[in-house]
Amino acid sequence: MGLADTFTALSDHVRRSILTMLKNEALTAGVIACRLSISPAALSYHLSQLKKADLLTEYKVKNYVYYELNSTLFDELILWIKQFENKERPDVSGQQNVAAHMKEWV
Amino acid sequence: MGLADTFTALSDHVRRSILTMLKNEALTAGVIACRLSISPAALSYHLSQLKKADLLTEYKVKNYVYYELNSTLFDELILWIKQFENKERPDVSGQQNVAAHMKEWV
DNA sequence: AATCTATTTTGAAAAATTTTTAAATAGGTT
DNA sequence: AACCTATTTAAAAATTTTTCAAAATAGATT
Repeated sequence: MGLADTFTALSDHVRRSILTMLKNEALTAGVIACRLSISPAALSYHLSQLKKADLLTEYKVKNYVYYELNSTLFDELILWIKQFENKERPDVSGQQNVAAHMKEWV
Repeated sequence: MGLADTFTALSDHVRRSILTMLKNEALTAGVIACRLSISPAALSYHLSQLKKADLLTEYKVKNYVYYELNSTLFDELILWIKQFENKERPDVSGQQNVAAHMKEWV
């Protein structure tokens, strides 16, 4: 748990696919594995990463395990990202292009 | 470039530190490496990952290379995350707790 | 109880990422 | 031009992550 786990979880393609699959419905581990054509063991590993990141919750019905999104975590994620968004932009409208003299863009 | 690259870039602790350092000022590669106590070569690798993800831009002054945030990409990122946020929640106020019967939370 | 189904765990193997070392670039200074 | 400084690149080594195969759990069904 923590932001490191969250981004690590999101960095994998298979795991992002799982999240997309669960956007509108809860699914069992078996169904997810089947749809992604990966082994149950491999899927279980990815689910554990997503659970560790708090991006999923699970519940049992009979001997099936259903997974669903924990959408509350995405709110926290947005908060973290917003710290890097543009805050105040200095007004440079009446100014010569100083950057062009100072910087040689690569 | 692409969301996969973005999350992969953000999944690493060193790279998130770099972004945090660049939040308020542009810094040279050398200064960043020094502050993080990693070798210039290792830093260069991480910078390349962040550039690949479009999270940074660079410019040269003399033989220094300055790096700064490309904050526009964070907007796109937020858009992606918002797809997983809670949309409409069905109204279950007049309903018995069916979930308690159906689900055994783990 | 024995068996079957769904899933997880474990330990080893495979694959991908990161670091290191050394050499290469690029540009500034003497 | 020769040299110095900052940074990047390349190849090998180290580390981490992911997959696989097999065994272990957990619960349902017969």
